[in-house]
Amino acid sequence: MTETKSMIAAAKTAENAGLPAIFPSERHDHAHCVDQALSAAEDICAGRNARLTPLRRQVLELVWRSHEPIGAYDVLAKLQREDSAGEDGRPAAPPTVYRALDFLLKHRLVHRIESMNAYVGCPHPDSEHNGQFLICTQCGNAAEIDDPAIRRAIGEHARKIGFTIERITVEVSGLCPKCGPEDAS
Amino acid sequence: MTETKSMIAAAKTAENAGLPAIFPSERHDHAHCVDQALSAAEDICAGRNARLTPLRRQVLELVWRSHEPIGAYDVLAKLQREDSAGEDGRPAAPPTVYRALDFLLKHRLVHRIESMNAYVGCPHPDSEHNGQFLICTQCGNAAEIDDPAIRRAIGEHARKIGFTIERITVEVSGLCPKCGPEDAS
DNA sequence: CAGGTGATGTTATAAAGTAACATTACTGAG
DNA sequence: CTCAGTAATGTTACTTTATAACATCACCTG
Repeated sequence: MTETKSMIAAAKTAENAGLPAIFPSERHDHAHCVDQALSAAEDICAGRNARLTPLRRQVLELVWRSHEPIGAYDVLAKLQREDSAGEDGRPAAPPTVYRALDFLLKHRLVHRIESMNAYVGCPHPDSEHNGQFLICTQCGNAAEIDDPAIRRAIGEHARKIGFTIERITVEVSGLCPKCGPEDAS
Repeated sequence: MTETKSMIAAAKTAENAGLPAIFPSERHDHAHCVDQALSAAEDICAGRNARLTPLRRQVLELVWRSHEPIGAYDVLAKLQREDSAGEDGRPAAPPTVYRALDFLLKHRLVHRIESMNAYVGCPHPDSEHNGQFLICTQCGNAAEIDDPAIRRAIGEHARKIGFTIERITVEVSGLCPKCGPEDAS
């Protein structure tokens, strides 16, 4: 019983002609995009004196490869499959993955989608930002956005009532342009 | 091992002088506020031909009594304590609570705080709305707001890229006016 | 190379949620 | 009324998600 989630969210991408490509286009080179994310992560960690160890790197890669939000136990399963290729040691245990994810979360290399108990690679881990996500209930893709207007609206409300913001979670589920009703041409 | 969460979020309320009382004031009559919520719920259910059974009503009351977001298993523990007063039957099991919560969620009498795996009573269950929450990391209070500006900003972004919204989750954690740095007088 | 710190391994368990089937309660047709 | 169908709850067992606690290993630093 592994990969319940990743199986549901099978390969599926969207092309939204002319619009900002926040949902991945069908013909985007995913391997390349993963590589980019990994080397960006290395740069960032180097700059921060944070150790992107082989394990953490591997977990980050697995999260990125999925491109849809992936559960911790699905990451674990993939990790075990990769590592067992020829090896004999015992399979990795949950804390291994959770600790790696904690590190990646701390450095904002991945985000957690609270409403799915799942993790997703962050496409712009350098800039300070909070995660705002549009999650397609049909194809499982999650697009991260960082809309100043949304932040401003929330910040404004908080300011008015004297609430000090530490963290903002915005998760919007619905249908992405590809899966949506009007079949966005 | 019961009530881990509710023990953390012990009694604690805030008074924000003059500002919209979205965080409960110290001197608000909680018992009364729970009663109001319950009778409002009864009206709503009657109007919808939905059955607010004794169990569902009891769960709703327990959620409301806490006023801070409360976990399903904490509700269960309270339920068992109430029911075992004099009785002999077996203690309630998790599905009992989850089913009641599902009903209450469906009718928007409670909301789920995704980032806490917890549930909170909805203060205005009649109107169509999505939950937007300000959650104090200090005192545990969660205030529900419904800011059109926030909804508009999200809706606008979604519209632009052709995303069809089904459900919006906004959860802001930080410090409420009472617990905040400037000690809002 | 000793000794501390950070990372990972390992075991066990907690916390949150659900599937599946049995039983009971309510409702409406006859 | 009563029987049949449906909705609600009871019950058992289990899955999924996450963490505590301690052991070991790796790496750097003096």
